[in-house]
Amino acid sequence: MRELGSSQPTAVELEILRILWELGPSPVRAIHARLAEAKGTNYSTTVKMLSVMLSKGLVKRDEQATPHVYRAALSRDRAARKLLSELIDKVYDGSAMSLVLQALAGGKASPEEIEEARKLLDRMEDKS
Amino acid sequence: MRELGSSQPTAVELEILRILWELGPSPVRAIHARLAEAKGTNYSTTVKMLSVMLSKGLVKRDEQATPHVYRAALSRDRAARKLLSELIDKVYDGSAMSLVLQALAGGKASPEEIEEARKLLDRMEDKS
DNA sequence: GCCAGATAGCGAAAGGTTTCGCTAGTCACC
DNA sequence: GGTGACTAGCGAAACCTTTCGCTATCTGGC
Repeated sequence: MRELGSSQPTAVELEILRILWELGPSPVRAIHARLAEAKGTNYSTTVKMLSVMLSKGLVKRDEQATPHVYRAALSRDRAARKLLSELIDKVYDGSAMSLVLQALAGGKASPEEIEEARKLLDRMEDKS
Repeated sequence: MRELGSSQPTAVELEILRILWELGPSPVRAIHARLAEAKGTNYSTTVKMLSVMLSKGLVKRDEQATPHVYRAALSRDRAARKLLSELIDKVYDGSAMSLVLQALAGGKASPEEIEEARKLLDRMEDKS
């Protein structure tokens, strides 16, 4: 059993996390249904993956319930922030803003989103 | 030989790309010096990694020059954008803005950066 | 020509991830 | 109290990434 959060999710792990974020806490059967749909893998594989992820601290499970119920250890937003800051560290040298600006410049954002972003900038400025 | 850009860089590959982005086109020796500094790995390992990356299309090399000169196939900014959009796809469902907002909310940005972001928002709004 | 040192590459070992077969336990129902 | 369907888990196979030992080649100085 490793320390919680010590390891970033791999490809399949992320796929499972995403399913959990969408469905909320779920039994293996439900998670598997989604995963199999996308990848055609075996039920055993899903069980195994979940147990690996459990030992890595990426998911938690309620063993009281039968069947066991799994849930993501991190919220989608928290995970995104963590992955993003790792990405920033790896590609740039911790300067988040350059990357964020790249993303903004490349993407298509709705007027609502732009307005939201603007408000956020205001709030950030107030704080500093 | 796989198609260019078909595969995302792994951990060590990213480390090497980053060295190339910093140094610019370089012979193995120089790349190795940096990599060994950070990880203590063997010269052979660096050579091998570069050849793997070459076959994946992550780096290019000039074989005319001796010693061969390697350079990143993608600019830092392009790579960042690509990785970021992959991250967005994997974690959210392609909505860049949510992630960017998270990054902004979580990060520490200087007043200059905030100002820069604001200008960018203006420009984006004009376009749509 | 011959040697020392640097360069290039291959193949296989070591290590991590992903897949599954097989086994065992549980539960409901006949 | 036996049978079928679902749940849980282990160990090993298959696969990819990372590491390196060993070999071959090239270069400059003797």
